[in-house]
Amino acid sequence: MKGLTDRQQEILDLIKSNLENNGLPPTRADIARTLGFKSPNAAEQHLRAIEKKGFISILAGASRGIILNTEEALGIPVIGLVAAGGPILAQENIEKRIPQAHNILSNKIDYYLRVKGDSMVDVGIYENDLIGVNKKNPVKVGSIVIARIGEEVTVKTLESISSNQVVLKAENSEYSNIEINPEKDEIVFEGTCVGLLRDFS
Amino acid sequence: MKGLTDRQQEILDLIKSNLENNGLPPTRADIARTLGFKSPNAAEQHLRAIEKKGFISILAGASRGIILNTEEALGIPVIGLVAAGGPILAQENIEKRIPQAHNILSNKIDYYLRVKGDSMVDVGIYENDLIGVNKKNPVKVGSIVIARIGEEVTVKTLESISSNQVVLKAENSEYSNIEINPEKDEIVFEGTCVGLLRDFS
DNA sequence: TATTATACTGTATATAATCACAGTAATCAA
DNA sequence: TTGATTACTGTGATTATATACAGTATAATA
Repeated sequence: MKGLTDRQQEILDLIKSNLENNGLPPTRADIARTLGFKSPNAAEQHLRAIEKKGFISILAGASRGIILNTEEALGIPVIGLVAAGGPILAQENIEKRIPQAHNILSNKIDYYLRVKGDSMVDVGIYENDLIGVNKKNPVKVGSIVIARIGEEVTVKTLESISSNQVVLKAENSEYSNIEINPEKDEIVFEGTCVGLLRDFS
Repeated sequence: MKGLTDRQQEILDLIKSNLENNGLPPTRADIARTLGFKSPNAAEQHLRAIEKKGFISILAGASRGIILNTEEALGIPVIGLVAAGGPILAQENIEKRIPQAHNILSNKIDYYLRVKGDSMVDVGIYENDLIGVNKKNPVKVGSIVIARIGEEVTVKTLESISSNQVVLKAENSEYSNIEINPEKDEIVFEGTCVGLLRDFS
C-alpha cells in the first residue's frame, strides 16, 4: 500500500468530507465540480489510482460506489491483553474495533488499551477502563505514559527521565515507583494517555 | 412528526443498516430487492411517506440521495451548564453533539452531561468528565444517579430511597450526604450514569 | 531512452436510478 | 360512503452516473 500523491489525498479527503457532511459518497461529477476538473473522467482516473493503492474500493456499476478502506473506516483497535513479545498493535491483541468518531475525544487516538489492575486509581483510572493512546504525543514528565518494560506493558505517570534513570510513578499509595536504568533494561514508550472511556454496568 | 408504520420502520432500518454496512444509502431497487417488492416504485412511495413524517430527506435527482434526520444521525447531545428551571435536554443546554457510535460504550446513552465539581472523585468521576446518561435505566440503590432537586441538577450515588427519605451520597469524604424528603421537596431522577468519557489535555 | 505514473481535457455511451403516471386492494376515520 | 392512508404491481420516460476510448503534457523511473 503505497502513499498517495497530494492530489489523490485531496480526493480521498473530499470523499471523507462528503460522507461526513452529506452522508453519502460523491459522484465523479461531484468530485470534478468541487476540484475544478472540466472532465468527470479526471475524477474517475484518480479514483482508480487510489483504489489501486488500496485506500478505497470501487463498486462496479453502482452509483456513488466508493467504499473507504482506511483505518478510520475500520475503527480504532481496542487492545486487551498484550501477548508477550510482539508489538502492541499485532493482530492477535486486537480485542475489537470501535468506530472512530472524532469529537468524542478531542485528541487523536491510535488505539485503546484496556486497563489491568488498580495502580492508577488516584488519577481516576480504574480496572477495565479503556484508555485512549496517542503514539506520537511527546512523552514528557507529568504525563501518563504507556511503557513497555521488557515484555510487559504498563501505564504510569512519568515522574522523571534521564539517560540512566527513568522513574514511573503508580498513582496508588499502595504501589511503589518503578525505577529503570535504560542502559541496562529495555524501556520503550508506546505512547501517552490522551483519553478515557468507561462503561458502568 | 408522526410515528412510522411497521413497514416504514423496516425501510428506515434498512437504510441505516445499509449506511452502516456498506457506507452508502440504498437505491429504490436495493430496497425493493431486499424487502421482496416487485416494483422499485413501492420503495419510492414508502420513502416519500417517511420523508413526509420527517425522518429522512430526499435529495431530488441525486442517486441514493437519502439523508437521515434521526436523532442518531444528529449525534448525542452534550449538556454543559443546565439553565435553571427548564428541562435538561432543552436546546439552550446543548453544548454540542457528538456522533453516536455504538460499541464505544455498550449502554444506550441519551445524553452526555459535563461534570461540575469534585463530589464524585472517589469513584473516579472528575470535574469536566462527560458522563453518559441513560434516561430509562431503572434507578436503584447503589447506582450513580442524575437527580434534579428543585432547579439544581446533581450527580450522586443513590444510598437509600423510601417514600419519605431519599439519601444521595457524595463519593468524596469532604462532602456530606444529601437527604431529601420527597413529600416536601421536589426530587426528579433524570437518569443513571452508564458511561464516562474523559479528555486528557 | 523507453516506460510508467501523474494529471488532466473532451466525447460518447450503456446503464443505473429517479420518479411520474396508471392501476389494484385493504384498512380506517369522518 | 367518501376520502385518506397504507401497501403494493407495472410501465416507461428522463436524467444521473459510471466508464470506455482517444488525446495532451509533464515528471519520475529503469
